[in-house]
Amino acid sequence: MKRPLRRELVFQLVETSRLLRTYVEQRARQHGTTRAQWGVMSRLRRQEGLNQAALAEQMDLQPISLARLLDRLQNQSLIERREDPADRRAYRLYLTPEGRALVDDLDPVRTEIAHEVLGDVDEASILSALETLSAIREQTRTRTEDRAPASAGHAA
Amino acid sequence: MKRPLRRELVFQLVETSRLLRTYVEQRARQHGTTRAQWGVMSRLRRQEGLNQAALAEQMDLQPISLARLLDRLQNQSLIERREDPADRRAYRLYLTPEGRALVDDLDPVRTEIAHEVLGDVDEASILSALETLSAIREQTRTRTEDRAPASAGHAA
DNA sequence: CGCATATGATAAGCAGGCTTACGGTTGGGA
DNA sequence: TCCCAACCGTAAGCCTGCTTATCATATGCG
Repeated sequence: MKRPLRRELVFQLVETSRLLRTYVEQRARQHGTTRAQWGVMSRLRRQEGLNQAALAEQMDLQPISLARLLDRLQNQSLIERREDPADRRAYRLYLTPEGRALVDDLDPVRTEIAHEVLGDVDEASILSALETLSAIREQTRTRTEDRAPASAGHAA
Repeated sequence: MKRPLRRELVFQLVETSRLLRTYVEQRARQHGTTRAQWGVMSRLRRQEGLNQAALAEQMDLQPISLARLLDRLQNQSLIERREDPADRRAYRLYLTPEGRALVDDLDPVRTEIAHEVLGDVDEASILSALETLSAIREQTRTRTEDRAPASAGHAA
């Protein structure tokens, strides 16, 4: 008899991710921010000067979703929108010193969380899980109607 | 040199889950419903007559979040709230015939999706992934401040 | 050159999660 | 008995995602 293992894995995957997101959210709030805003600042930390469309594409978000995140970050003076001298429609995005300080503080928290939740899992299992996840992503991407296509990374 | 494998797994886990949720959402919409509402109906399919608090606990949702999902389902005549004869504060939740028909239609879609995204992954990998996910859930649960505690299932 | 089309950002409004706060009901202890 | 804490459901309002539509600006084709 074949238990529906695949169904179970899909369910547990979403469930685990939900728990993890909640925990990360909680850790973010301890630093006065949110998971989504943290994500934006992390990207900008690695690469400043992007415009909103490019950042939205990198983050696989709709431009409008990102725009409102940026509104909140800007209100808190954590990022700034500078007018693009070459394109009057566009802004270029930069962290403020406060934003940079916050995201620098937050970076080690990622590693801390990863070790908290995965500390006693051996590396072979982690590698195996990464492969399985990668297979899922590939299959899922080919089946999902394009919304915010990642453009690079998978041939048609 | 130790690559941050654990950090990578946490990231890919959330990323994979997000993709998967989007795909499931898309499949749900093809049947005129949403992932969240599908989840509610699936639970009720297995167990009717619950009150909202009990269902919220089972689904790990805040009662108010569930209440609004139920509002939408009720407006579509997919579920009904019947007054609890023994407790005038509470409702008991039931699928309508339409709701039952819909969720019966949807059930095989779960299996279909699971095979689409995991079809060519061998069972050993799936079992391994399930174990890893389980370890993550356990660690995460012990570290997350209780919000909607699952009550049963993990000893203190 | 000039106009059609594509692109950057935003607005409006929906869905689904949350916190906080509240009114009605129950039920247990003094 | 009665009274208050706990519990059921909900309202208001926030955050973050979405779709659809609009405005201003760039750009490329004829």
